[in-house]
This record gives sequence, C-alpha cells and structure tokens, in this order.
Amino acid sequence: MARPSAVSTPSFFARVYAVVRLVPKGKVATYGQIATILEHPRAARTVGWALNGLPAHLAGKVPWHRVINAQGRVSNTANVAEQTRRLRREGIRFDRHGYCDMRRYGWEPPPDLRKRIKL
DNA sequence: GTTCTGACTAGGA
DNA sequence: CTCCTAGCCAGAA
Repeated sequence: MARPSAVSTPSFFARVYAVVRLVPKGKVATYGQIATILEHPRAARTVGWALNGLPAHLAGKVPWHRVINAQGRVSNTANVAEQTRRLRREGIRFDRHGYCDMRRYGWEPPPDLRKRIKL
C-alpha cells in the first residue's frame, strides 16, 4: 500500500493541515468540507489520507480529531476511542450510535477563510 | 508514463 | 437503520 510519508507533505497535504488548524475547539469539520474549501470537492478521501499521515511534529498543532465523516460519526478505525475521547473532552456529545449533532457542532468556515490560507 | 490505496461520499437495496 | 457499490484523487512505488 502506498502510504504518505510521515515527513514529506508538500502541497495538498500541507493545505489540508492549514485548514484543519483553523477548526475551533468544540466544533467539527468533515473530510468533504475540508476538501471543498481547498477547491477539491471530491478529494475527501485524500483529506483523510493526509490526516492519517499527519507528521508527529504537527500533531500538536493540527486538531486532527475535529475532522469526522459527513455522517457525523468518527471514521478513524484505528483511533476511534482516542478521537472520540478528545471530542468529548471539548464538549461534543455522541448518541449511542456514535453520531453527533452536526447542526450544533458543525464548523462554519469564516468568509475570509480563503484569504487566510493560500489556495 | 502506470497502478494501487484509503481516517470519504452519495445513492441505492 | 445497515450494507454495498461506484466514483473519487493526491501521492508513492
């Protein structure tokens, strides 16, 4: 399997990180949403891949746990527990099926977002 | 240049 | 609700 190198993160990945970094505490964004902001509406999978290969030195600066799937559930099969724990700690609540209220916790990107990040 | 993969998604059964 | 499918795309080999 071709996995993203833990260190090399040139263009697209770096942009993904730049956007995710702006997701405020207590809010969540979706992979598709991040992709759309980057003007690649159908690259949601790539966004997930980018976060999967998040370099260790950025783990503390990029709130990777605030990105979930469009269904409002945590996708991450390997770190579901850890991700869910972090989100709960920020006040986000999930129902018994693992869903959270996107209307309530969904992040609404500020209008000047595109200017703050270079696309 | 080709091939393959996945922390995705929308749509249908 | 859950399960399956096809389409998707940047990056690595």
